[in-house]
Amino acid sequence: MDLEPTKIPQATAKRLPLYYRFLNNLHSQGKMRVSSKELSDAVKVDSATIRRDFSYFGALGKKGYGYNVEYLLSFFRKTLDQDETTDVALIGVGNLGTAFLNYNFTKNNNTKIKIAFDASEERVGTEVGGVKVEHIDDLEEKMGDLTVAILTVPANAAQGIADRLVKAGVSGILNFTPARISVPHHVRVHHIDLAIELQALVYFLKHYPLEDEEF
Amino acid sequence: MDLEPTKIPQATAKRLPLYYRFLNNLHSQGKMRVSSKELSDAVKVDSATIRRDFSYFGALGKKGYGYNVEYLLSFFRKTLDQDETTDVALIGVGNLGTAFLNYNFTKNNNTKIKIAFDASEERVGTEVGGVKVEHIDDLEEKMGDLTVAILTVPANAAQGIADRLVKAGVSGILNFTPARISVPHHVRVHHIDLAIELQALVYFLKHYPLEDEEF
DNA sequence: TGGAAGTCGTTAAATCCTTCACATAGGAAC
DNA sequence: GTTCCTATGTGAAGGATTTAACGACTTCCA
Ligand SMILES: NC(=O)c1ccc[n+]([C@@H]2O[C@H](COP(=O)([O-])OP(=O)(O)OC[C@H]3O[C@@H](n4cnc5c(N)ncnc54)[C@H](O)[C@@H]3O)[C@@H](O)[C@H]2O)c1
Ligand SMILES: NC(=O)c1ccc[n+]([C@@H]2O[C@H](COP(=O)([O-])OP(=O)(O)OC[C@H]3O[C@@H](n4cnc5c(N)ncnc54)[C@H](O)[C@@H]3O)[C@@H](O)[C@H]2O)c1
Repeated sequence: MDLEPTKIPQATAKRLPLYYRFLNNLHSQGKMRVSSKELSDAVKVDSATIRRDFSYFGALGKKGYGYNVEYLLSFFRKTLDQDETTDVALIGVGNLGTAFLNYNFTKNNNTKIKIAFDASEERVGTEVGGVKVEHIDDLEEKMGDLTVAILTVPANAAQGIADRLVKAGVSGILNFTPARISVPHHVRVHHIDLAIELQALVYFLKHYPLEDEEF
Repeated sequence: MDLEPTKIPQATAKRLPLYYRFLNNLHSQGKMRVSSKELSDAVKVDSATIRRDFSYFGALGKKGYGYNVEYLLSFFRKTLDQDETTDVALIGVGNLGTAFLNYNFTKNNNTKIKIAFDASEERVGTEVGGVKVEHIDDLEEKMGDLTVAILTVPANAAQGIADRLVKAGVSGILNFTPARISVPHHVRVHHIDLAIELQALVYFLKHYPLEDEEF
């Protein structure tokens, strides 16, 4: 296969959506060209890293000139499949789940929450952020061919729901619960552990004082 | 200074709160000892990585035995300063901010949202999750000596608020807005960009198919 | 008591990622 | 056209992190 260069480092892949978003900003501001240095200031990524990242896709820029915003944008649009929208499901319409539903991920973004599930009778049947809340019992029946799910249920329900999601054909889970879930090898789970992020920030502040270098 | 071993890799530091949480779970389940292998299954981190992480703090375990849960726990409690609570401020009581306020970060956790700010007259004066919402105009006056802030305002307000936070003495910001904010060198910003996390997951699913290895 | 089984701590290798530094291509100026 | 200048693309170096591998020491059981 290998239509795509395949060898793009994961670290680079994680930065692509960020580049894409800022290129969009520049474009809507009417900017025609941009240098790795300018982009660096905007996204706070070293300019050499940006050039290296771009270079994995070939020579996208011109020496002595920089990058053409429109060209770069259309290139990334294809690369990131921004043409087609990816629909995702959300499980657990509580505090976090409600926030996500109310937020429109679709701005500058090719992902959209298409369906939501909850166990609480009070929630089921209501509509949040334009998405109808279904009963968790109907998960298998109503998932259709969605392959990505956002998990915002209580931690103790996480593994059970994950198992059902996998059986229903899901291959990617964005897990916001503190539970570390077990899934088959072909399923990808990304953990976003907000409590840990906060603790880690505090730890770094106390133990890794930033020097006022470069002054 | 170097009271602490100082040379702990950042990657290790980020895993410490995770270890701490799971050790707490084990402890409350009455488990007395644990091996790096067991812990590995629970937190989904390679057992060699766990042993290496722990070894930065000295010899915490016993060969042929494993680790004493209680000892490990009390060690990490000190290391992570779990005795003292760190108070943080939250700016922007919207969808996300409300979710965070309603969530009790304090379980298993030494951080607590102590004060919240918003610009909307409707919000100011109300109480969310037991925290009173102050007016953003009173930020400087009411921050006291808090040094950590969670930023959940609209993207276009992010830089302005960040500047004010820094002037008010904040040295750590957990930034949930898509804006990449600029701060002085002595201030640490951690970005949590939910839209990008979702896009990155989708990108990985499409371009990095997981092989069903080991079967 | 002795030997087998288990698990740590660590050395060394492998992998992955970032940054430096500069030759070189191409635009801009005139 | 010719020259100057700028910013790319990349080879090489440098860091950081993960993983493999194994010697050493402990427990546990016969
Ligand atoms: N809210 C936060 O700020 C925050 C921060 C860090 C972590 N988290 C984690 O995110 C997750 C969700 O947090 P929250 O604050 O939204 O919790 P919540 O209790 O407000 O929401 C959970 C929702 O899941 C539903 N639910 C429960 N069991 C279910 C099941 N079996 N199937 C389907 N739905 C079910 C509940 O009805 C509820 O609506 C939790 O695991 C929490 O630990 C939340
Ligand atoms: N909700 C989500 O799921 C989600 C997902 C991804 C990113 N985000 C980002 O997180 C941020 C917050 O999102 P949200 O959905 O909670 O937005 P929101 O609009 O619901 O909340 C923003 C809150 O900030 C307040 N505010 C506005 N300007 C302010 C100012 N100058 N000072 C203080 N408060 C001010 C508003 O009154 C409002 O209550 C946004 O930047 C958004 O892009 C949110």
